Amino acid sequence: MSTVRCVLILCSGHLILAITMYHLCLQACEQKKRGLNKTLNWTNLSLGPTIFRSPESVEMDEIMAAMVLTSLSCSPVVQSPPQTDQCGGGELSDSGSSGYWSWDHGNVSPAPSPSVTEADSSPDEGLPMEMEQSDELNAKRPKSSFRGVYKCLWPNCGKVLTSSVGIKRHIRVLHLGGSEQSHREEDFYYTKISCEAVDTSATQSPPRSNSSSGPGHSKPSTLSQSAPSSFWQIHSEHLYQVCSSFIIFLRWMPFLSQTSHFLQIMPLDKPRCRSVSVGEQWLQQNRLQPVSASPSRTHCSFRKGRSEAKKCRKVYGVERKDQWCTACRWKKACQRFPD
DNA sequence: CATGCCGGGTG
DNA sequence: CACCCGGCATG
Ligand SMILES: [Zn+2]
Repeated sequence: MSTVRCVLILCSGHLILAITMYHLCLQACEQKKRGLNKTLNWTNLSLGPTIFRSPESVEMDEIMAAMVLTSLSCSPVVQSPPQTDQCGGGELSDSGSSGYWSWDHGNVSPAPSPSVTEADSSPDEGLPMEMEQSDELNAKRPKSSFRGVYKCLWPNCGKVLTSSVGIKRHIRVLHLGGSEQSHREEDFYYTKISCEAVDTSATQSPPRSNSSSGPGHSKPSTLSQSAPSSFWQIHSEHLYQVCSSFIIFLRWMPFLSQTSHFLQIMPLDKPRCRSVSVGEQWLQQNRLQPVSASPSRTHCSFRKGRSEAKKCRKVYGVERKDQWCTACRWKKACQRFPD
């Protein structure tokens, strides 16, 4: 009974996320298309009224809990669309029709499109605890005395290991295709689970980030729900699962701080448990400054402000237009004096 | 206002 | 494609 309910909630949670992501992508594309703003402005993306802004926070609470549970148990079967064609690459990389004046597209999303058929179940060296789909609600409790475990977020792989190096290796070898010294790509495919039981929030053992994972917010007591982007932390894994390439795509986006805004918009209930994708921690520490809590109207779009470099127009003047580079003559981006 | 250039034309 | 230009963003 409860299991069934939980599963349902899980599904709905993922569905909601999927829809949300889709929604956001669409809007992003729309913005770009409409030329409302030459750069994507995540702050303006509105989540459908049905989703996160909904007043039924009780539902959200349940979903949150369910999501957290997911991270502790098996990962649900979410066939993330192989290419997420709607959003991401297609629109942002300028459809490549002209190719000449476009952005230099290319490795916008090096996401290793997760093969759905991938089956794990290979005996990994790590800790033997292998969560099974069957009765996770009860099964997972006993082992929870660990300070932190690392869970693989790859679809259909719920591998749980105790060491970060172990999980990284697991991901690199099994999912990322062995070699590929991808720059810390593995970080995005596992999460650190630093609390054990949902309902023991009161007597929580110190999360105590051990070893490599960024100490970030290692608050010993009840959850740092003050964290600027806790939503992101809570959901990162699921975002990945829903639209895996999207996170990668976010990583490469030049306007990452916008992303943080957009993530902050979403209201959140106090999380009972943190499961932070280590990759996100890393991302936050490296890319996102604390983001003073006022996104306000400071509309700091990342449109390339006019560069100092003088272009043909300024150099030669309008009267000697024939000396301009062709691009300048066509009112395109200058080639002779590129940025 | 001047400048840079994106997006969308036209031949 | 080459070529042009409206219109927007920015300084
Ligand atoms: Zn030029």
